[in-house]
Amino acid sequence: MIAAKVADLDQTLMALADPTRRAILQRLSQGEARVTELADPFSISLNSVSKHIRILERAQLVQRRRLGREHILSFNSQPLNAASIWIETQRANWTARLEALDRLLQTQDRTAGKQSNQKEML
Amino acid sequence: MIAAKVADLDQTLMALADPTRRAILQRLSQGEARVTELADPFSISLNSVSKHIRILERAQLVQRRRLGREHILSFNSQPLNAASIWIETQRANWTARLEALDRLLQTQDRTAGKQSNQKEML
DNA sequence: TTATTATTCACCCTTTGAGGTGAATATCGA
DNA sequence: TCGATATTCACCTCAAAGGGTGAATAATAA
Repeated sequence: MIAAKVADLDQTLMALADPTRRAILQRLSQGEARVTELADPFSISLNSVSKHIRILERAQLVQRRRLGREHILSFNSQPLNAASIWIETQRANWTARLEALDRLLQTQDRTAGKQSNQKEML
Repeated sequence: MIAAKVADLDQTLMALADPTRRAILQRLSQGEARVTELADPFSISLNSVSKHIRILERAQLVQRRRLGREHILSFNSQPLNAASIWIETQRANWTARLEALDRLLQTQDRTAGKQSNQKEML
């Protein structure tokens, strides 16, 4: 039922704030992979990649399934929803405010017939 | 001309990965405010808020303008664009892949007339 | 001029991330 | 059984985040 808490969003965004982890996710968004496969493109140690994966798991952006000695990782896009919603909400707030301000300024222009600097009222 | 580098995205997402900073941005998305005003709702020290603001500035999510002794902070939504695009791209990749897989499975069902478990091929 | 207000600077402390190395564990293949 | 492969565990180092306190700076107000 997806009751995303504030701390979940923290973990999600923190997990995304690293280029290695974003690359791993990008890879996984196109299909499952093993740890070694994920580590391959990077110059860092397998161990470091393993740690990145753990952080992604903690954020629930990645799921793990064991197949013998291999660990198969798969992408889970669900936590991205909350992140996306947060960002879009702020953008919408901001845009709405700018538009309201714009309308206000235009009304004043019509009433007073004088030109005004948009930045003044910010 | 907006050449968003990887490191910029790092900074943006890292700045967003803290509840205090998200609250500050949410407040600023509805209009400018001074440092003290921003610090007001929080139990942490003014100094800590000041540091959070600096991190938001570094990520260019907040701009500062000095008016006498007061520092007026304003929201800048521009860095959110790259973050939003990254997230939506991954979701689109993933969704597209799932749909392609779905079509494949339906084709096989028609051909072989047998039921298959969607998870099997993941 | 002198308080008061707004904000930052300079430190301190603790936790955690990001990287490394070497050993441990578990499974596969011959 | 035994060596190779896949992955993690335990430990180390360094840098930075997030919190704090007290002093410094700058501007307003009395």
